[in-house]
Amino acid sequence: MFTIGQLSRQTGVKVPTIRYYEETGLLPKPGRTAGNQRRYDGAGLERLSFIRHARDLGFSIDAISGLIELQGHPDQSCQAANDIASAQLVDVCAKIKKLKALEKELNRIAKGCDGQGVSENCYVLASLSDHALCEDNH
Amino acid sequence: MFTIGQLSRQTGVKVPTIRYYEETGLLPKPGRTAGNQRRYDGAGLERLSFIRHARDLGFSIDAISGLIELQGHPDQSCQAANDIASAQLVDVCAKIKKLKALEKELNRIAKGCDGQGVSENCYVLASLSDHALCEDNH
DNA sequence: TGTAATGGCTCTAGTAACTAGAGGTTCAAG
DNA sequence: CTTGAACCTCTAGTTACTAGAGCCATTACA
Repeated sequence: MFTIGQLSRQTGVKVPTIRYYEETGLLPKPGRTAGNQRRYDGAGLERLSFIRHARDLGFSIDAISGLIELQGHPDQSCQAANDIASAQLVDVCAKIKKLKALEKELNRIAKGCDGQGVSENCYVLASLSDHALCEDNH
Repeated sequence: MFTIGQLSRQTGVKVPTIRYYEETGLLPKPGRTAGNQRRYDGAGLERLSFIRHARDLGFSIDAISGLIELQGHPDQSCQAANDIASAQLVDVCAKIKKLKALEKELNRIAKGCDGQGVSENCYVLASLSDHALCEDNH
């Protein structure tokens, strides 16, 4: 049996966040001591690790709820779980693409100005003002 | 003179968002008609375009406030603006790196299961449960 | 057994950056 | 001069937490 603090240390999820997950139904309500403190067992630890991992991978709480529900219905769960993971992958790829474009433009902007001298005509500010200077159409 | 709707169409910023920017002080309060409707001029359009562009590049509202303030103090503004842009660049690079790791793992997870057959032992769910299977330590 | 430190409890409110909706007013076109 | 689109303010909701107040439980040590 673990206290909420021990669970927190083992999973890397902060204590208030664990309580928040319980509140939203993502974590089942654990047992309590006579003094009303939460006590978790191995299953609780596993569940929280699963959530932590999925959050790390960028799954939304909603998506995680979906995945957890699937675990209760082994029939068809594989296809559905795959769909959720694939959607997540598409999302991540799109984000990478967008960020790379930003990286390119920021590089261009940051390089244009040496941080010295030209005080009245800062290239950073000019670039941000004038969208037409952009190489990428974002 | 533009109405808030025209400004919205020209910049791609939604009407409630424009009002929100005004509320938070990011946009100056524009003039009003006798009937209390906002009317914007060219300067308002420029300012909003600047904000839109910087938001697109992932700058926080806070950072944008900083940049806007710099525009009022041409002395030293270039160095400071450069610092803000560089910080933004570091941020973007870090995000890209993290997302690439996620992409790799999601690819691995999504490929492991063909969405058919193996219903009781879904690879997606197993992967998410067992952090030890990960190739990357995230 | 007493006490102090640490950790736990609930509840409210705050964060970023908007978005949605209710209920009412103004503007511009025909 | 009427109609319908666009405008107004205000409140509340979103996501995924985080922070703080004020109080209670547990545990280690003397």
